[in-house]
This record gives sequence, C-alpha cells and structure tokens, in this order.
Amino acid sequence: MTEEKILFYKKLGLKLTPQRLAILEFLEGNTSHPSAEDIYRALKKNFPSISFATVYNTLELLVRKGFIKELNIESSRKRFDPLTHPHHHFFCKRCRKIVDVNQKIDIPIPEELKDYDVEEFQVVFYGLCPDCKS
Amino acid sequence: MTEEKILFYKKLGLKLTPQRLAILEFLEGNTSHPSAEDIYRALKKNFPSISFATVYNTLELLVRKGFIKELNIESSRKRFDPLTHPHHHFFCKRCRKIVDVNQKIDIPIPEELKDYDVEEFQVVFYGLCPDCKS
DNA sequence: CTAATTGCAAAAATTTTGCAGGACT
DNA sequence: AGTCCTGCAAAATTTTTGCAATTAG
Repeated sequence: MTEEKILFYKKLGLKLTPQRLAILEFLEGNTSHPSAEDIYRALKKNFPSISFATVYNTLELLVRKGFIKELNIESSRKRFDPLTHPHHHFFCKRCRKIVDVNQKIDIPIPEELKDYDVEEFQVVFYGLCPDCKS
Repeated sequence: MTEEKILFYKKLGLKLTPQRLAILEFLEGNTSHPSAEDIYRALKKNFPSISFATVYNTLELLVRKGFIKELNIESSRKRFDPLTHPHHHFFCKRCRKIVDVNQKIDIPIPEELKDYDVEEFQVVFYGLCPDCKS
C-alpha cells in the first residue's frame, strides 16, 4: 500500500496496526467478495498469529467507517466488498460466486415507499455464471 | 386453511402433517418475513411439542418445492416469504423490518452479464421506515 | 504514557444432522 | 406395511465477547 494511502487512512482516525494493513491490502482491488473466513485463511499464511477476533473487529470497523461494504447475499454468511460506490451484483447459485455489476441502474423509488426514507438500493441478479451454465 | 388448499398441496406431493399445516397456515398471508426462530416461537404456543428440526426441515422443503422463498437480506439470518411471485423488498436498517414492494420494476439485463444465465433479479431498498425515521 | 488493539478461548446465535420412535398414505 | 416425518440432542458453522498482554500514536 502507498504511503499516501496510509496517510489517508490515518487522517480518518484509523489506527493502522500491521494486522489492519494486511486486511486492507488483501481487500484492495479484490473482486472475489471474500467472507471473514476467506480473509482469515488468506492472511494466516503470511501472518500466522492473526486471530478471528481481529479479522471480525477490523471488518466491523472498516464497515462502520465506510471503507468497505458488507454484503448479505449468500445465505447465512457475510461477504465483504472493497468497492463502496453504489453498484450491484450477480450471484451464481451453483458456485456461489459474487460478481460486480457496475452498470448504472435507474429505478424510480416505488410509490408504495413514499413515506419511507430510502437511502439506497441494491440489485442482485441470480442465475448461473458462464463457468457453471455448461 | 381451506380443503381446496390442502388438496392443492397434496396433489403436489406434499405430505401434510399437522406440523406442516401449522407452518403453512402461519405463513399464509404473513407479511412480516419471519425468521425460523420467529416461526418456531409462534407455533410453540399452540403446538408445544414442535421442534426446531421440524421447522427447519419444513422450511427447506417448502423452499425446494417453490411454495415459499428464502430471503437473504438481514445479516446472517434467513427470513421467509410466502409470496413467491417476483417482487422486491425494503429493509429498515433500524428496526430490521422487511416490507414487500410489489410495484413492477423493469431493468434491462446489464451488458456485462451477457454471458451469464440470469434467471431473476431482486431489488432491496435500504433506509428507514416511517416508524423509525422520526 | 494512555487508550486502543490483539489473540486466546469461551460463548452466543443460527442452522444442520443422526437416530429411534411414530405417523401418514 | 413401508416410507417418510418428528423430536431430541449433539454438532457444525458463523459471529461475538471478556480479558490480560501488547502496541500505536
């Protein structure tokens, strides 16, 4: 990670421990939407002392600070996304892969939600990915 | 539940035990999108012997047969929806209420998914419900 | 130096499973 | 009658928590 990026995080009040840096670096540019366990297992290789508690604590902190997003797409398992700008996803029901859909989607807020405070929406497309459909 | 409805389920190969009937009746017309535990607790009152295993088994069966849908909206907790036709949802981030959005939403399948086999999509609107926004 | 973070281990929450007895068609 | 279902309890999976030792700023 660049010095500039490190300063950026520090300025926003993030205490940058080696563990947190490792998690941020693992997530940066990662499009696989890993689960907490995926992250833990990946980091364990180069950082044998890291614990689940730290992974969960850090993920929760990063979500709270708005640096990553938590996805509730796969049943009973959170997945994490380093892209925080509004975008959407495809979920392969066979291999459970989650793919980013960056194309802008315009939806008028439905009439029946007129008394609601709608902040955002997310679209999930379901089906089979190219690898699984054959 | 009407005799007609019972016959309808039986014809589709569903063995209708009292437990399954109770679960079906509880879900019919229920718009609260209950979790497995909500269902278990509600049934326990009139059906003290019912077990979690039966609730989970039955829900899994009903999902497999297409009589209900499983929603992965609330973090790490499945919620169930007796409405199986294509529709969408609003999720209140404060009280965790899930509300049906029945208005038809048209979205062209994004160009980047042209090699994917997209079967359906679901939109989730996030924000605050009327009760929580004040 | 001080408050925040880490790692461990235990606990909590949700869901799944094996199996013996019982119920449905 | 035979297969499938139920209920119990134990197990599996994912996430959270308490706490003493350590570390970042």
